[in-house]
Amino acid sequence: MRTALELFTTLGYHDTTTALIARKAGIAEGTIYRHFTSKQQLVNELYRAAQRWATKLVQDAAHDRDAGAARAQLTAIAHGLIEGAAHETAVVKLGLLERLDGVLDDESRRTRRDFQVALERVVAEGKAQNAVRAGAVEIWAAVWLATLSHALEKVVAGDWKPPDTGVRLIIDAAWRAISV
Amino acid sequence: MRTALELFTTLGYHDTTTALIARKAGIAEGTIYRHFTSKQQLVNELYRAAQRWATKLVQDAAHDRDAGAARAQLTAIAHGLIEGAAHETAVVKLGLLERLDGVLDDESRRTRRDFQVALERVVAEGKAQNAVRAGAVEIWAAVWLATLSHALEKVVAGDWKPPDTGVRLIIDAAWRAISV
Amino acid sequence: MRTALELFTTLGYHDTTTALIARKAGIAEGTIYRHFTSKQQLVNELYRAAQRWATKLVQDAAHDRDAGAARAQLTAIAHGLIEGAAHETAVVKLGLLERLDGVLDDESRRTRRDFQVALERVVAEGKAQNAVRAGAVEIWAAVWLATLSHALEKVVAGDWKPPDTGVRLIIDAAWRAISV
Amino acid sequence: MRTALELFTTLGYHDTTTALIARKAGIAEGTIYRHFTSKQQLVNELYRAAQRWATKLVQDAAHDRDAGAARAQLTAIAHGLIEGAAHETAVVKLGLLERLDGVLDDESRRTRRDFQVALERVVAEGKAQNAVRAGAVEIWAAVWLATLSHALEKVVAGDWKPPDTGVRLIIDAAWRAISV
DNA sequence: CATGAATGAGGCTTCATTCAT
DNA sequence: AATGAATGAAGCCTCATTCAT
Repeated sequence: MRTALELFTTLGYHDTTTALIARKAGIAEGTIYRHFTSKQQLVNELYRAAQRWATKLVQDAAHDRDAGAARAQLTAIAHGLIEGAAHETAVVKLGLLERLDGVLDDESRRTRRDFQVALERVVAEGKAQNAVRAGAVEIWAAVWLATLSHALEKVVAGDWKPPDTGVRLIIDAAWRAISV
Repeated sequence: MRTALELFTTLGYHDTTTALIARKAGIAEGTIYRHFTSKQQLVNELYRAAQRWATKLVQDAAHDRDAGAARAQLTAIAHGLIEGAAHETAVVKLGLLERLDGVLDDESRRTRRDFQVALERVVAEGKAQNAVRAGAVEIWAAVWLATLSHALEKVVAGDWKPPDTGVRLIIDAAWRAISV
Repeated sequence: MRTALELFTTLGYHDTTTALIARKAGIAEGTIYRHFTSKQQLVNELYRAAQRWATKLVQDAAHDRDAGAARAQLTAIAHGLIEGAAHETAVVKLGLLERLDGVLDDESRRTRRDFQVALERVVAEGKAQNAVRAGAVEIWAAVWLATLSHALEKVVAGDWKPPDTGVRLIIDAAWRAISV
Repeated sequence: MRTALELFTTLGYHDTTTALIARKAGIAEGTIYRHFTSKQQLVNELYRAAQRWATKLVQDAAHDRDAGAARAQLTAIAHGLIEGAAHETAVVKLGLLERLDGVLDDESRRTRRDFQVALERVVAEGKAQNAVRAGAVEIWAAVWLATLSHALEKVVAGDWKPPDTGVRLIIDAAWRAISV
């Protein structure tokens, strides 16, 4: 799975062949099919794990600062994601930056939804605190993440290392985009 | 080309087969190869056209409001892109929202660069006007676009129709993200 | 036809495309089909011309030295072929050195036969003069040509220029192979 | 491999399709590519095997009659090749009679060279014994083989069966062509 | 008579998946 | 449970030939 994750995020879904996964992982090609029914199921499994990781991160950050300012919660989440981009590069790539449209199954889309909902809950709290602008929370959660994504891309590409000025600027920018 | 553009943005590069393009376009498969040397060259040609369209849009908007406020220029650009997302859906999808990493050739990357540079020029003007925050223009140009992209996705998906509240909110958010 | 001849002998039958012939000849691809019903008929036409050239050469050399020694006739033929290999390279290549097995039609095989028969007539004369060894004339004609072919290959490849020692040696060797 | 060898020597390289090889061999087309990277590599592999067979034959014949007369060595080689033409028809066809110019890779050309060198060594010995005529050994080795080839063609075509008068005549002719 | 764009059959190759060992 | 050779559908591309202009 680790090998597959690495390859999917490096070469993309289509250019990652089962033969390559097996060779790099030091197993036989057929062995893959004793654990997953298909290549598609394999990415989905990896994708869901990535989503769960991100969701947990959001929930934990929110819970740790329960009743605190929404901005502080989002900042904590942002740092957590950036940290992940630096040390669990492939996970962040597959879960947040890759485009897997045609390959994801229903369960994966549901897991994705869970992550979005968790993030929206935090934004909703911000709205309750009158810190977030008027407008649907779905929009602001998505906008905040889209803005932050540029920093994630940079970190994932190795252009930026975590305690980078650019990262701080963008976390701040993401907040400005959605705050009153 | 129109058929190919439609399919590439609907199914993605890999799931769009030459046989399918030909069938939908009502031509023979071999005919594709009298106009393009390969499937890859075909996407690249389409991609470059999309980039040129976007670049021109940025340049025109900037030129029309020469010496005007950077914010007004960016707003004009945003509306132009949104308009494009509504009426030339596939062009915007292929040029700004698709992920074509492994398929683009050098010339395409150069054309992409032209677009980024054009956008950065506008942001640089904003900095000169003390309207844009401290930090590299490359970052703010990219952040502005990343933020706006969420609106483009919505419009492209048909969820939002151009004079939509969401669109106005996000254009505003993109500006807030990068302005002082 | 000249262009086609050149290409067939340079690239071989299969690697010579009708598109290439047309381009190099400065005509349209379709024009080929106003003169020949197919690519195959085109090679056959060229092949037959080459055979006729070679047959005429044999007949002329024999006639000029009518009633002379067979060896002198064969030597004259050899020099004629070598001369052809030097100045009409492509003709000799297509007619005597190329392997066109699957492409030749019945008429071409007949024309080929004519050439062989002409050569055998000379060898038969040699036998009548008790200058050629015992054994079927078909064999000795073919053996003589096979031996000479090595010189033709060398000349055709540009390794040897006509008044070359190697050429003389081989013409001599070919005669020795079949003479008493 | 046996099926491919048979087809290549019967239909030629271009008219032998991978689909045909697979069908005749009773395997799937894709299976070919688990053993060879391409159709071209497949012929090259077969070609090299044929060359090695011929080279070994030359070396063995020479070694068995070490210090013996060169003529005897060449006669032994000739009989070996004729024998091969009779019983391993396809091997001789592919290795010595086919024209594979555009398809052979560097290694194959090197293997071909090995065979020629082995044959030249025998001819050189003949020269040292003053049995072979003046002139480069490369020439006489090639001439001897070219002359013999006519017999190989006949045997390969099934026109002659090994202990045939024609064969003996030609082996003799080949020697006469190059001997003093 | 020449043109050259269009055709479509067919070639080579890849690759996710299966199954006997 | 793991293996890895075999599978065969399907993909991209070539090219001799046709035909409307």
